[in-house]
Amino acid sequence: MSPSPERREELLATAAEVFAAQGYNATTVRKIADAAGMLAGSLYYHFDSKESMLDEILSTFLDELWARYDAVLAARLDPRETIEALVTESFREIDRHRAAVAIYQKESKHLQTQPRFGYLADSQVKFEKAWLGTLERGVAAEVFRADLDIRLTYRFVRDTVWVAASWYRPGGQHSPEEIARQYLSMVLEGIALRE
Amino acid sequence: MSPSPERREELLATAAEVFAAQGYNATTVRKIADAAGMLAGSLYYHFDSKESMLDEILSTFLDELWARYDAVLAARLDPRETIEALVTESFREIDRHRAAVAIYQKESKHLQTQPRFGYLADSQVKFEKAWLGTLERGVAAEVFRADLDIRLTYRFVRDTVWVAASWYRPGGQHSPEEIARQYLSMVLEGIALRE
Amino acid sequence: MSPSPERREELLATAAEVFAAQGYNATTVRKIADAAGMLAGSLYYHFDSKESMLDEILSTFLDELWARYDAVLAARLDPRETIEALVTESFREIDRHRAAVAIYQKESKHLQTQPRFGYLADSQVKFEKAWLGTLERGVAAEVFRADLDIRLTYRFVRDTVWVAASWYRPGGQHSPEEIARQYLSMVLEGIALRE
Amino acid sequence: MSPSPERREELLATAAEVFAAQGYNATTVRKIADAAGMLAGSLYYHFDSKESMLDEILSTFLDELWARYDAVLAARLDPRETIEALVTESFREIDRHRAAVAIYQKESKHLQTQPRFGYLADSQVKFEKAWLGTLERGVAAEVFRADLDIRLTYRFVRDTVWVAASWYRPGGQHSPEEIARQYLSMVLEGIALRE
DNA sequence: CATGAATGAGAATTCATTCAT
DNA sequence: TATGAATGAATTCTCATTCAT
Repeated sequence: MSPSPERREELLATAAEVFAAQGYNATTVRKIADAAGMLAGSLYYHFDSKESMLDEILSTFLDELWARYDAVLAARLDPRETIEALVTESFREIDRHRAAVAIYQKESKHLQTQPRFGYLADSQVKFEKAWLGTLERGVAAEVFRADLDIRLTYRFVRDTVWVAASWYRPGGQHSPEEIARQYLSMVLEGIALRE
Repeated sequence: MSPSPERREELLATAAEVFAAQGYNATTVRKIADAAGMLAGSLYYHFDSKESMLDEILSTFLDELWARYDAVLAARLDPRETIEALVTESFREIDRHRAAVAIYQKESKHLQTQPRFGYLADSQVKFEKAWLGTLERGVAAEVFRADLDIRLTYRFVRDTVWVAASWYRPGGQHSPEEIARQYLSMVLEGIALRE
Repeated sequence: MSPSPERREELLATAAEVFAAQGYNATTVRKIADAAGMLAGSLYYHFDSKESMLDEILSTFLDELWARYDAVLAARLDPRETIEALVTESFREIDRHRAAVAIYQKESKHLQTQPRFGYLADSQVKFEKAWLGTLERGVAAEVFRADLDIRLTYRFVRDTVWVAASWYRPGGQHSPEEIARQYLSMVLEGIALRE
Repeated sequence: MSPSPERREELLATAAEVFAAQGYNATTVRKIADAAGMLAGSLYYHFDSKESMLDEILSTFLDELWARYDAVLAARLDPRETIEALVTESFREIDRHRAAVAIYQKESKHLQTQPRFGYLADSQVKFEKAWLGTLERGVAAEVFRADLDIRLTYRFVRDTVWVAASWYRPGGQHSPEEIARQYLSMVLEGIALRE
């Protein structure tokens, strides 16, 4: 009755790839089954529904992400170090769960309206609190500039990090840490050459 | 054949809003028709198909965008001014065609594979050429930093601009020009306070 | 309110051509209107419905056909002359109303079930009576062979005449009278050479 | 992909009956499904589309027909025997695949224009070559009359044979061979009594 | 665990028809 | 008489889901 968790995970990984590549709505259960080498109906031995696959993919990803974020925040680093750590963890998460992040990026906005995916909205609130709070602390501590609209800055930073999931390929030229370093350098110091 | 261009444009604007809000695939023709106050079948008096609505929305947007970009590039400004002008035009375009940009952002990646939407890929190539070329000129002219991976920088800059379409609301607190200014300040000078 | 009969006839001729070429079901009102150089809705000034066009085409054809057939039958010719006259009139009718005959040939079988087209069934009964009766008279008079199944012969003869509407082109190589002559020669004398 | 060929064949036989009775265009998928005792959507487990059902029905029929015709032609009989054998095989084919023949008769003309059904046109060319060639051989050998237009004769013979599918009922009074015999007798010897 | 064969709800699209102008 | 713009019912097809084997 209860199928092996390993098989489930394999299948979820497969499903996540297809969801990420084609979009959740455009992905038919048949496509997932094809990719997994089975028939569409057989997936229902492992999962209740297509939606529950999506649910499990997204919640697993967010659980893991928040475990890391919470560890960073618990370390009570200074604002700049906190931002650096959050960004680095974010790119590592993209490295580990690229498909899940890509799905999150594309689908979370309209999924949030459904009760089942309410945790996406909760997460976003927590997210905003963590980042915005850190930025504010940084401004107060005169580590970050005070002349920028802070919500605007937050949005720019947030989106740029996650949208990287749409082009990032694991095993590519740059490690997640290297990408994080370059990204932080750009955001913190700017791309203009200083004299 | 295609009667009253005004009515078409009205309907396309309606369709674009729904596509942007719900995603192209998740948008049924019925939803568009509801939003337009007519029956689903009636849309087919004005358009061949749901896909051709999408096509017209995206190509109209890209045509207009490229008219602006080409004007900027033809002005042969220096690299920094070029980047500033391109970013400003981009945010203006988001202001004018928010829905179209949001659709473009979400759907263009998988649409590109279809022959009908080949122009999306063409546009992206031109896009990359314009931005990357300008960044390279800037590095050569010692206006931009040489120590950043330029393709990575390109991607960050590109994504940050367009992703704004997902949260931007016309008539909001900030004008497109103000958003562009803040964004450019962040990207060019960085958010870290200099001493 | 009541539109000119000339325009109606023009439009019916156009409609008949399209029905014959594409089949009644596959013919959209729009195609007829296109062929007539007007918009689909405009046809409804002249006709109640697509079906009433078909009805008028078929009943006009049958009325004319029966006027001729009745004249032949009223002349009380001998069996062979009757067959010859009926066949000749049939080919003349194909010449005059090729489209209507082609439609009749293709559609009458399933139209017969609808009450509105009951006259098609009536006509077929009359038809059978006329032909079969003539053949029987011929057999009795020892003009036609007695060893053939007469109903089978009737069917063969009937079908061969009408099916000609599917390939006949008015103004072609052979006049209807010539086709009738050849056809009669074949059916009456056979194609085998006698010694 | 295409499971259980037996089920497919059953369903194709059902579909063929409905197509033959109502015409391809007038046949809705729902009617076929009703006749098969299932829901319309279920047919799509077995077939790609309504059109592919038609395609399979017609191509199966033509493949079988040509296997028989080719065997006849390969036997190199004399002209009269060839005609007799072709006609007999044709009536046998009507006996076996009445529905398919009826569909072919009614629909092939306008289907030929579609690329997918190009093989219908090819078949017709081969068909004409076989029959016309045999008739010509017969005229040259002074077995058939020389005074008849040979193309006209071909058309009459061809059409009369196939149109029989519209009234033939398997298991009726006459076997296909008996019908062929009577038909051949009529066409070869004529219906007029000789003295 | 997986398959084969369905179901049934909805999707996009077509089309005859209507009607105010 | 004809047009432009709709309606609404029907049609083909898709797809998540079910379930006996």
